[in-house]
Parts: sequence; structure tokens; C-alpha cells
Amino acid sequence: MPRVSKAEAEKNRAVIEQVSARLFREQGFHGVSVADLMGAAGLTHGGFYGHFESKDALAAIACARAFEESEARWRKRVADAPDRAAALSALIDGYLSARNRNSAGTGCPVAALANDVAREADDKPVRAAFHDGVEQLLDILASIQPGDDAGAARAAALAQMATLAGALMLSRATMGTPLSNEILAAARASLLAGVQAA
Amino acid sequence: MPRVSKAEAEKNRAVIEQVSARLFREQGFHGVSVADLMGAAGLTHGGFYGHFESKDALAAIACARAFEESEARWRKRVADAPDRAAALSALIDGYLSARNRNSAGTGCPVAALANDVAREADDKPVRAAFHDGVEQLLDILASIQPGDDAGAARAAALAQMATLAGALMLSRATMGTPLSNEILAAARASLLAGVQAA
DNA sequence: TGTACATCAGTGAACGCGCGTTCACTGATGTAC
DNA sequence: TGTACATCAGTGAACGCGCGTTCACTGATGTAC
Repeated sequence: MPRVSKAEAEKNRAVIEQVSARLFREQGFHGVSVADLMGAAGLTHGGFYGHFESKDALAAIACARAFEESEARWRKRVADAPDRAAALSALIDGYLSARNRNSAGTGCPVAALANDVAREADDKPVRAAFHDGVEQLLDILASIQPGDDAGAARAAALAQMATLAGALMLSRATMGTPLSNEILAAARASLLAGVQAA
Repeated sequence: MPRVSKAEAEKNRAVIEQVSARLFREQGFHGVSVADLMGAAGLTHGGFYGHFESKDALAAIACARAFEESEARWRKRVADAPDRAAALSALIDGYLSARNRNSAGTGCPVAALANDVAREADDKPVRAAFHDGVEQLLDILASIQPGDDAGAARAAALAQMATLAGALMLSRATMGTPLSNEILAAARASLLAGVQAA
């Protein structure tokens, strides 16, 4: 039944973006087809180009949306913590949990998409979306570092981000083996030791 | 000109494996076709199944081969260093260099393939190859940790591996922006500080 | 408020293309005598 | 050592299939009067 109300069309577009943000993180940009995305949104593939210029354009939008989800979750964790050290610990614990490892579709886009983005051409819109998203998460991470040296906070945030994302990716790639949990535990311990020391 | 000597056929097979180890790291398992691989080896696609059971089977073989290359490079670096601390520093410096970031095809398979492997089904042969390769690299890393606590060395190696691979992936995903070098420098400083402290 | 009609969101067939895999074929290699 | 022939590594056309994208069409929505 074609021609849907303007409000419904906008809702449909939002649903497409939402399922794309999930499916791209789960299967990668090239692991999901336009027909898959539209089908997951309850539509048929032909209507896709009424909403988006291309699959690449949607990838950038979905990537940005995934980062917004993560940012919101991080900000909430920070807001709920009594102080910066507690916020950092909570973020690390949540990030390196088995639950987060098991649900890539709703987890951090850095860990889910870094490899995909690295292989995209320089002019693909998703690269800019990814870069901006990483900077947002880095700002949050830097804001809860101990001390008041902004440069040191930035450096610490960068190193922590690398450890967090790297551990999650490695843990996912070795899922089903003891190594998977071992990685999460070791990275968590290492990062929390850094929090304690400061 | 068909029917090549047995020795040449074996050499062809070795070349296919070699270019696959490179191209899979550069483009991912699904970013390179069988025809691409065979073409890069100077052959036509039809002969592929005379050498390998399937593309999946080759992916596992190429993954193992990529890890062997990395292991050899790591072992050489360790052997060339005067002591364990120097070996660890040399490994970190080499891993987090711009040169290594710019050449994914010859670099560490952990950083190049983690996301791809994470998305492969549990029974795909490449998962086992990846897992075994990671364990080999972890053994090398653990062997050059300070102190003589094997458990602590293993834990330190795990956390370092996560930071190394995570930083390299992030750096590749943000290549072309200042953030890319910033990540390498911050992860390097953080890891080297750990080496100094011990 | 009711009617006539233009708009356009979504459908589904179709496009050219590349994928992994199969297979009949070729002709140099390797072997049996 | 030389000859006859079976083997089989590599070729290239072909298979069914799914991809991203286009487009003629449909009929409810939205608007002009």
C-alpha cells in the first residue's frame, strides 16, 4: 500500500537509520545489503533511494547515529557517577563486559567499525562521520581523567580508547575460546590499575 | 599454456597463499575475490579449486601465513635486542610506527583482520587460525615482560596486545587526519611508560 | 466542509555487474615400456 | 635412451545467485478551490 503520510515516511526513515546503525555494526558495511536493511525496517528495497542518496551516504548517517547512541550512554554513565574516578571505572567496566562483547550491534562503533572504515576510500563520507564520533568519545573520556592537565588527559584518553577498542575487538574475534574472557579481564585490570594509581 | 611442472605448480600455490595473506589483510576476506587473488598471482580464476577446497579454506591458510610472517618479525626483533626491556621497546616502536600503519598488507594480522574474524561463523576455519596466531604472538610478548611471574607476564602481554592492535586500527581508520598520528604517539608513550616503570 | 486532482512514498520488476564455484577442454609433463 | 600414452595444472566459458541502483507504476495523502 503505497503513499504513506509524511509523518509515517519520516518514521520509516528513522527506522531504516536505526536498523542500519545496528546491522552495519554487526555485519559490516559490505556484509548487509540494501534489501536486508529495508527488509529489517519492514519495507521493500525499491523505496531506499527515496530516503537516501546511496548506500555510502546511509553508512555515514548510520555511523554518526551509532556514535550518538554511544555518546549518550557514556554521558549517562558519567552523570550517574559520584566523581571522575568512579565515572572512569564505570565506563571501563561497562565497555569490557561480556554483555557488550556479545552485542556488537548496540555497542561502541569504534570497536565494531574501525576495520571497515580503515578500508574505505578517503573521500567516502563515512570516514568523516567516524572521525567526528571518535573525537566526541575522546572528549568524554578526557573529561573524567584525574588531574587538570588537559594535554595529559587527552593523551590518557587516547591510550585508553585504543586499549578499550582493541580488547573488545580481540575478544570478539576469539569468542568461544577462553582467551576471549581473558583479554577482557586483563585489559580491564590494566586500565583500572591506571585509575587507582592516579 | 596449461600443465605446468609439479615444482612450478607448488610454487604457484605458494604465490597464491602469499598474495592472499597480503590482499586479505589490505581489503578483508570479502573485499577481494577469487579472481582478484588468482590474478594477483599471475593466474586465471579457474585453477583456484585445484589448489584449495574453497575460498574459506584459503582464508584460514592465508591468515596462518600472515601470523607466521609477524611471528618471524617479532622473534627477530627480540633476538636482536640486548635485553627484554629493549626488546619490548623495539616491538612497541615498530608496531606503532607510521610505516606499519601505512602498510596493512604486510603488518600484524590482529589489527588487520580482527573485525573480519569476529564476524565469521564459529565453525569457519579462519577463526581457529586466528586464535592460534594470537596465542603465538602473546607468547612472544609475555616472554619479554619484566619479572618472573608468568601469570603477570601473560596479563601484561594481553593488555599490551589490546592497546597495540587497537591503536593501529584506530590510527588506520583516521588516516589522513592529525588524530591518526596522535593515537600512535599516545599509545606508544603509554606502553613505553609501562616498560620504564617496571 | 466537500470535491477534484496533483503529489509522491512505497512497490516490485528489471538493469548490468561481479561473486564463488563447476566443468569440458588443452597440451606439456611425467611415466611405462 | 627413445617412444607412446596417461596424467593433470591451468584455461576460460558457464552456472545460479545476490549486489547496488533505476524506473514505471499504484493509490492514499495532501491541497486548491
